[in-house]
Amino acid sequence: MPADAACDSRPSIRVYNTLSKTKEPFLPLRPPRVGMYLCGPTVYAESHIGHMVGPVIFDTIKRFLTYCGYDVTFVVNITDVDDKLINKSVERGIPMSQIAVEMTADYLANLKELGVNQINHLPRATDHMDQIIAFIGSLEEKGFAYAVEGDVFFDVTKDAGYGQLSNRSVDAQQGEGGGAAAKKRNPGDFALWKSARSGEPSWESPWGDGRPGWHIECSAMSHEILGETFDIHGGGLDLMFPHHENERAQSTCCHDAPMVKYWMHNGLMRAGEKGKIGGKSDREEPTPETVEDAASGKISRSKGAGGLAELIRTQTGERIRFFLLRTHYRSTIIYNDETLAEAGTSLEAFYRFFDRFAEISDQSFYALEAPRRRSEGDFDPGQDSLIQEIHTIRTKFLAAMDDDFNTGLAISVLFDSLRSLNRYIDAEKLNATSDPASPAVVRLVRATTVIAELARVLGLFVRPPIAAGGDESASELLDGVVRLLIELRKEARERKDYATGDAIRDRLSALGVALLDKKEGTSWERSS
RNA sequence: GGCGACGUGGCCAAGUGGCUAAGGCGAAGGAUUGCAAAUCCUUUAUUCGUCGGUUCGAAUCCGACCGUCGCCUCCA
Repeated sequence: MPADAACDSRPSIRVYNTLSKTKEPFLPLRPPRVGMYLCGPTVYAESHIGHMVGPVIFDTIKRFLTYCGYDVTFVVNITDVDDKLINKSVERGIPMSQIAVEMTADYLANLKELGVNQINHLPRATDHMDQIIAFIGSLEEKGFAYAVEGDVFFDVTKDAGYGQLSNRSVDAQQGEGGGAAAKKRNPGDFALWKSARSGEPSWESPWGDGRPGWHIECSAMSHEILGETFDIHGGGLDLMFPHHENERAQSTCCHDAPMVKYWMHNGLMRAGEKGKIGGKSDREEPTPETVEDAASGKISRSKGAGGLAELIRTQTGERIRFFLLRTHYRSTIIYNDETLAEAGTSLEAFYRFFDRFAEISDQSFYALEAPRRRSEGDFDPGQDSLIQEIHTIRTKFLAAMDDDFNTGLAISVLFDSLRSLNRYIDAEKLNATSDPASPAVVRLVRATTVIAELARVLGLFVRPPIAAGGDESASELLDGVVRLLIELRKEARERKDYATGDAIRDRLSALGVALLDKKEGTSWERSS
């Protein structure tokens, strides 16, 4: 089988490469295979919403590439040994490994709630000590690294390409003072291996007991799983320097080959003026005052950001995923309660349409059998106007995704489809009494199936929404109670007692329950 | 100080040289409704931080300025 056929021959995808600062045609090294690595968390504290930007966009990128016929291996690392973890361990008086296990569980639970389920490998640094040590040994052997009193440093002057990714010169590196600086040959050199201090977690190595420096775990693990050169490396803009610059230096020098073909960086999340979390910098000493006073800034753990699990409970994971995908991945996303709530309001229109669709067609939107491959989804629109509109929407949607994964534009196209479909339902006067086998309904199902195909590329609307902020048994109880009130109201209205009927509706409305009267009966939804 | 990003209607947000500047939220009017909600239709930026420049033509390219933000490395 020719490789090109397997990936639908899709030369149309373009990717913004941080290294070249341009959009480049996406041409993977070994089609249809694609290797993609995303820098995951250092698991020393609960995740906050800002940590989800990368996972959600790269999860979506994998979905789209898979849809286009590629076979993607998606790796997200877990850094579970680091100074912050050690500090936390001392602070809490429990082993570092326990903190790592707890926080990894938190991270993974959050990913699941946001529908991030495309990851193939989640390698942990502490499970790859052999590879890390071998990697450092190889760099030392080749003359790129040097050992001093149990520490090993990377010599940045030995890497001709150092600084290309983040556009910095070696000379401009200031470096900090402190103990390690005296051992370094150049201020910009960075640690590959750090000698152990008493009481710290450590591993045996040729340079004595110690632990890996930051950066090396990503070089070692990406090499282990994806090879010397792979297609996509992603991460937040804040990781471009020093983390990715140093990873790139280590890997290219060790293997004498490019590490990555496409470097992709997502924008950072910022708390808006009304946001409660934010601050100037991770490095700044966190104080209660800055948590309270900071009007804006990059969302960070040190400023008290966290509690994503709670946010998901009140907002739902899908709402957060939609909120993140609404903005282009390279832009700054401004977070505050209002913008997140607005995203939720927007989603309601989709959910209402899905309800409407189910009543008319006797089918669940979520159960529709939609094409999973772009080539399978291609169709001839023919002469029917609804199908033509949907075909145009599909074309626009795919063009947006082809252009550097423009999910915000793709979502706006989905809104257009909503209008087309609702207009069609109104014009055809379709309702719960319509015959599901009638041509008008069959046409609706066909058009809606295209929307399911596209939405699933974004990882949206893959399963029925869960009511925000409630557990299941409470939701069932509420549903029963509201249905009872709907019945009483119906009886009142049948005897023209509108005062009672309206009182029931208004008081439910005040409680956040909206009633929707239709020809076939009344349904309800949370309006909050 | 060095490097970089951004500034589009009340709010969020696409658009990077050329049809009438997407879409969402909000708001206003209409159709529908017992009244609402939902849905549909219409309206809501002669204008894209400011000032210049290039061009037949710029939100889009160039320069300056104003403003916002990020990075400038672990053991501080």
